[in-house]
Amino acid sequence: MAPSAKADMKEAVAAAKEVFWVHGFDDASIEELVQATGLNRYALYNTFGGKLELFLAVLEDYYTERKSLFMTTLGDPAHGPMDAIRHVSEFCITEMAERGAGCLMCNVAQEVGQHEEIVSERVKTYLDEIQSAKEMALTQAEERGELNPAITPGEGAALLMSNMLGVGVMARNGASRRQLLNVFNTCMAALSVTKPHEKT
Amino acid sequence: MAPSAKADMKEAVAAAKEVFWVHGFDDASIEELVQATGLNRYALYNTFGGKLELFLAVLEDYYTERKSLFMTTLGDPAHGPMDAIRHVSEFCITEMAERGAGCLMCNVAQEVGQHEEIVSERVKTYLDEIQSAKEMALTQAEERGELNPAITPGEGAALLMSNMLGVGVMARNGASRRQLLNVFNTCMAALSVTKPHEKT
DNA sequence: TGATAATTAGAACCATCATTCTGAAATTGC
DNA sequence: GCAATTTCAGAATGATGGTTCTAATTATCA
Repeated sequence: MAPSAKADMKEAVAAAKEVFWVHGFDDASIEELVQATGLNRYALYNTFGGKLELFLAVLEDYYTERKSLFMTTLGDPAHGPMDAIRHVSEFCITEMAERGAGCLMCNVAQEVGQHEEIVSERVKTYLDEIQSAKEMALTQAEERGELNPAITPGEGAALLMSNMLGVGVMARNGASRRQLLNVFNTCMAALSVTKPHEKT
Repeated sequence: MAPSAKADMKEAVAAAKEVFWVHGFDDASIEELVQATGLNRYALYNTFGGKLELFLAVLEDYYTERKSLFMTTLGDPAHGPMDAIRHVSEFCITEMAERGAGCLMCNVAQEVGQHEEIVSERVKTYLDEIQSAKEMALTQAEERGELNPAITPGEGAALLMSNMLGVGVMARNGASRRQLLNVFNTCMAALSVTKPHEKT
């Protein structure tokens, strides 16, 4: 592969990601993907194999970006664990609001996941890993006395997951960034130790 | 319309509801709908007009059932407001788990809502009404001192909505009834006044 | 430059599916 | 019991869209 071919491919995946993100899998037409990536049909099929394979590449790219952001932020001693969760979640919410399109992974989990076994398996794996990372963060928070004592780290991680999934659905239904952040902040407030008359 | 025709139509809507619930809008084929309803193509088109119109009838039926269950439960003095929320939510979660298919309305909001303006409008209206009902319940809970003081009724209602939406996505991805209930219970615990060492 | 190979744009192919049409079967009303 | 209407099952229709093919163009390299 030529040295620039890899860069082109990364660019193509990024462009395709935007199309799939907004339109989902079924409604992303090859024509749109061709236009967005700048590749033509022939090159697109030669490079990736087909629509599904291109999508899987997009999905992996999307997941990897998120996961590494999370791990980096969690590992950064400048952030406490609750701040790390907040930082990553706000990043995701901003992206959702910009596109009015929820989380790429979850959108498609609902859609193509029903038909293509490989997609739903991959999404399940990815979601599990993200939930584990959140549980890790909440475990640290618990040790620091920052977690609502009525809730275990495992429960809290599942709650955070459902919250982000729900926020994604709301984003797709036209909720504003502000509204999405409010919902997320409420969840964080509920997870934190309760200090009456002193909200975050 | 013959006296039995109305009953037949209700039955047909109920049968179609199951198909749309599991398959979504696009992937529910007319053939499946014909088989499920017992109507044939001709009758189906004559009675409802088309796939979209049939779906709108299904959507209204679904919403009406949920809304009236909620209002009845909320009005019943046997339940406190938090119990009413719990009762209705558990009903919905059971239905989701049975079908492995989340909430009919939200599934389709993500899917067909992108294309058919009328569907997304209707879903938005329905969701707003449900959120209002939850806010009403939480206002009552606040008055009884049963709401986490870090959270307002409005915020709590939005959190509950996102929780149910998120739970729906999880259901569609194969989560068990037990797992779904755990996530919901965590949310309720987070919304309730914190009593350490004494979880619900 | 000239012959070979790669790339392009768009047409062709094929499958799917909502909708409509059609001729046969059943039902109704008299 | 028969004519008129309604209902049926399945075949045509028409549109969409993923994939493949093709003929023309461009690039490569001796």
